Parts: sequence; C-alpha cells; structure tokens
Amino acid sequence: MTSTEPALPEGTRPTRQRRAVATALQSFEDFRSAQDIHDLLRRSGDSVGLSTVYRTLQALADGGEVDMLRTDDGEALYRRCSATHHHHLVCRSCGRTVEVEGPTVERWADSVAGIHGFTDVSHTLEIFGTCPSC
Amino acid sequence: MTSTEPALPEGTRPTRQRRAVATALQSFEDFRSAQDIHDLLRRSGDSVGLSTVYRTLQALADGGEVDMLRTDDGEALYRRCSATHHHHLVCRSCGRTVEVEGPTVERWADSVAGIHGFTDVSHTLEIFGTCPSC
DNA sequence: TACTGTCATGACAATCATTGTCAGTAGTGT
DNA sequence: ACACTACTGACAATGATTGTCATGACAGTA
Ligand SMILES: [Zn+2]
Ligand SMILES: [Zn+2]
Ligand SMILES: [Zn+2]
Ligand SMILES: [Zn+2]
Repeated sequence: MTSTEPALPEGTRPTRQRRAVATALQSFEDFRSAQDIHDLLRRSGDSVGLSTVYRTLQALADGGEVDMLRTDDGEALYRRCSATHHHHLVCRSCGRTVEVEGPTVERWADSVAGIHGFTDVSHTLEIFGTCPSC
Repeated sequence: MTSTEPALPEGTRPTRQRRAVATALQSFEDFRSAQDIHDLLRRSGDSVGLSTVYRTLQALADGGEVDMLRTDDGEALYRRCSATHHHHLVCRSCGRTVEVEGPTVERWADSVAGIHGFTDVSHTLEIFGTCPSC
C-alpha cells in the first residue's frame, strides 16, 4: 500500500504550493508546527510563503486530512494520519507518534455525554509518555 | 461540605493578590481565561495585576489545584475542580462543565502505552457537546 | 492563443495571549 | 524597627497566528 498524499480540499485549486505542503506532510511521522514545515519546504527548495503554509494546513485539518494537536504551551502541530478515527500516543522527548484505536473509549465518551443530556458530541484524547528509545 | 479554596503553593506567601485569585476561582463553574479572571477581579474591586493573575494561575495549575484546558484556538482556560482525577464534559456554546470519571479509560490508556513500551504515561481527555439547555 | 473573472500567493503589518523586566512594595522572622 | 527576600505590576517584548492587498496563476471561453 502506497501512503496517500493528503487530499486537497474540494473546490480549491491544486497549486504548486498546496501540493508542496501536502507532499511535505508525507516526509515525517511526528507532529510538526506550521513553521517547521515552512522551514522544511524552504530547505527543500520548494519554498512556500508562511501564510500559505498556515492556510493550507488549516484547510487540510478542517477537511480531516491531517490531525492537529496542541503542545502544552498552545502551539499547533500537524501530522498526516490514517483516515480512520484514532488517537495518539506521543513521546514527550522525541515526538515519535503511534496511532491507537479504542472503540471502548469512543463508546464510553458518547455514553457519558448522553447520560448528561449532551448532544453533538466529540472528544479529544492524547496519551503522552517516554518511548522505548528515549 | 464547604467547597475549599484552591490551596496556594507551598513555600509561597499568601498575599492579598493570590488569595483574591483563589477566591475568584470559587465564583464560577466553567472554564475561564486568565484575562477573564483579571476582569472579574477588577470589577469586584479586588484588582490584581495581569502578570500576577497569570503567574498565580500557572502556579495553581502546576500544583494540581486547578485544571487547565486549551480552547480550539490555543487559549488557556482554568477551572477549580475536585481533587480526584477526572475529565471534563464541556458545553461548546455556554461552557457548562461536568466532571466525569472513567476508570476504564485510565486503564486503557496505561495499557495501550505499556504495549508500545512507553513509560511515564499521562493523558488528556475532554468531551465536548451541546448541553441540554443550549 | 488571447481575454476575463476569480482564486491564490506572499511580503508585510497587525493582533493578542503570554512572558520578561525591574524598580518599588510588602511579608516574615529577629 | 530592621533586614532580607519574595512578590507585585506597569510596561515592554515575544512569538505564533491572522489580516491586508497588490500581484500572479488558474480555468474556461471565444
Ligand atoms: Zn492522527
Ligand atoms: Zn522518544
Ligand atoms: Zn477538572
Ligand atoms: Zn450549554
């Protein structure tokens, strides 16, 4: 199976810049900031304006094509993930990330919300730790 | 049972300002930003410098006396919570917050991390939805 | 190909939560 | 009262993110 590039949002133009961002997202496995990715592109010769990097990442995140999480100090990090619903196990020191699934948790979250009468439910769940190599 | 004021960190002085912040935290049930709390204090006549509000909230959060979560756009929000480990069910429109516990989830998170060889594990979990009154 | 209307880009400025500075203030113990 | 610090707050600085808008690229049409 070939890993697929994040699909660009519907009704937008597949410009060089957007393609470059989508491709860059294929080149790492951990979560990176918009600025990291901007640097990555500049270094690879495929330079893209910082605003465009931000806009593209946000569009991809809105479309569910990439996952976004916030560091402890509020910075947004992005990562190309698989299409199915999952959560992350992230190494605090090197950033290595493993996708994990927890059907039980999903059910639990929905059920708890339901009991309290909440509708239109979503959740965020991330696990942090130190990976074996760190 | 009387709801207890968040305890000020060890080895610090119980100044008027810190007490004011701790007291303010008793006066609301939802998550509020440092600036919200700063306003609250100013309005109540118990004015405290903004830097001090930030510093105090961070100290309380570090000490586990208050919980902190990040909005979708990265802003830090604080709330006085109970002492036991729990998670939050938060109304996206009015902010009403319910503390929830999920022993199963805790175990699941630790177990998943263990399977992948991660140590020193922690996790974040929040549930969002629309509350009955919204 | 030339033309046209629209979307996208990027250099730059602006925002805004948060953090740093540091001289002045207020606990705390003697 | 004194001395020793920790604490405070007005203000400046930081830094990620967003807004601006003139210029450029795309797609469709003739
Ligand atoms: Zn993911
Ligand atoms: Zn690691
Ligand atoms: Zn809580
Ligand atoms: Zn509500």
